Amino acid sequence: MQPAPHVHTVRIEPLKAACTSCNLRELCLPVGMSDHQLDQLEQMVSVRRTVARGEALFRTGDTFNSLYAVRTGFFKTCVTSEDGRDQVTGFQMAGELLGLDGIGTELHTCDAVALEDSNVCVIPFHQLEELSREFSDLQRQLHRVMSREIVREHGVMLLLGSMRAEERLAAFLLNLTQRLRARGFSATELVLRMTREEIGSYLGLKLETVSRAFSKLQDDGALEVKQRQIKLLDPAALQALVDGSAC
Amino acid sequence: MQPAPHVHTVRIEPLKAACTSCNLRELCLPVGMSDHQLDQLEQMVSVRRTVARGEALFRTGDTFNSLYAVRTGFFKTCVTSEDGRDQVTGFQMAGELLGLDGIGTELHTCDAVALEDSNVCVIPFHQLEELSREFSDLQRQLHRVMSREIVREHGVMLLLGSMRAEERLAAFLLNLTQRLRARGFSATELVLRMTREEIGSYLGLKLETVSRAFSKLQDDGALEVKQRQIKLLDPAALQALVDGSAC
DNA sequence: CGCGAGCTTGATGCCGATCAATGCATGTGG
DNA sequence: CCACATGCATTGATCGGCATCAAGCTCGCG
Repeated sequence: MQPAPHVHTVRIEPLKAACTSCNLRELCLPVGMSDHQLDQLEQMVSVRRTVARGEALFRTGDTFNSLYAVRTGFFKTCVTSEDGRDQVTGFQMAGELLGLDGIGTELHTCDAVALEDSNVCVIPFHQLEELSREFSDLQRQLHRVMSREIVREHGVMLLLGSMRAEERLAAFLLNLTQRLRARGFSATELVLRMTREEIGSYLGLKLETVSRAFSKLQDDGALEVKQRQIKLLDPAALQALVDGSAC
Repeated sequence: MQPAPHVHTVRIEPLKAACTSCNLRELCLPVGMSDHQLDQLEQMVSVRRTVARGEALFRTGDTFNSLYAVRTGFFKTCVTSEDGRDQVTGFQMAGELLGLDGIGTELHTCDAVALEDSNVCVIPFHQLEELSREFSDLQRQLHRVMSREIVREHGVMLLLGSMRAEERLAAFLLNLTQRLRARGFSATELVLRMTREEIGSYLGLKLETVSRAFSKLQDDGALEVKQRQIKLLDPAALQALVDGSAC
């Protein structure tokens, strides 16, 4: 857990390479920074943590110390109400940030669970704040990331509040493929990392309904579904669903 | 619309008084600050804007320059999808912040509409960023506000994803009264500033369903409903609904 | 006074939840 | 290697909650 001395023997190149295609690269890459600042940045994110599939990176109630940037793997975040109602609030892939929920109260307010063996950069938050006071580009990037998370959640609220099952699934799949494409993966083929139940929780549906929606989209020729292997045959049709032209 | 010179003739004292009970007071009140810093802060938030009932403070697509702190009045924010689907994403009262959605893209991504004649503090964002680099308490408070907004939205997602109509309404009313109480108002009586349709949009329900839910809660003795005048007769029962004990 | 926006209430139908059975892939132990 | 268990997915049948359609109702206001 602690940044042990030997960490400094880790070659830096692989890290930089990974960050090149990272949403958060401006949090950890030299954008017009002095050597001194660069040193500080690299030190700050030099701690890694691996999380086995099914394990939690943090849980509701854990004290908040750090943000986490996903290096490899896949996570879900979920909130749980008093009575045990459970809601997946998001899925995070490489280059995305976890832990913003904890800043407000110094306690995490959701669980972050790895859906496959994963590896994250640990970003001690008070160090990040300190550095972002010195370096305005870093500050701006942090604010952007938080703002975009707020906007993303607005989109989910729209989805949960006004879309029907197939529309929700279409929106979900398009969002996933778009994010995968930004990372150099196919825009039309993907392997789901989560179960139907987790998709359902995220979309406000039961797993049976998710399954039926998959089948329906497949029957309509928009998808090819083989368990968790999905092929988008007609992305435009999916987009039309989301845009409501199919009313 | 423009901050005209005469704005500076506005007396400062009323502002301080208003901010005392303000959620955001640490953004604009002297918390161990030097006189110099204090001057800067006061200057930064010295511009006001009034927004008449039904008018927009900003709209989707407007360029983002400032955050806005509600001084008096009441707002709703709503996002609109391509096809005209509409979703109220929040209601803001005195002391709450508007505009965080615009930081990420430099464009506002939702509409902020006044539900009654309102008055806001204009907080130029780049000035706020600058000042928050100098003053860590300010920085921390800004981060907290953004994080809490993220957490709030998690709660709304839980509501939209897994609660039934009456539970949603109960959660909504309890949330409203809690925020009103924090501002010195009654914890049991309130006057709704929004229509049934706007409540419905926020809760992912149609206005008829909202109306029926009000009637049901009234029949059950939990509420007294007279148009927009609401009295909570049995807050515990409402809380029990939200907590799911009524399954 | 009468208009209109917003609210309530009723009747009906549909979408998705629920209950239940089956299918399919992976893994484990005999 | 097969038998069986287990977890996940699919599909069908039925049910219920909310949407929809359709009347009235209330209240504020010109």
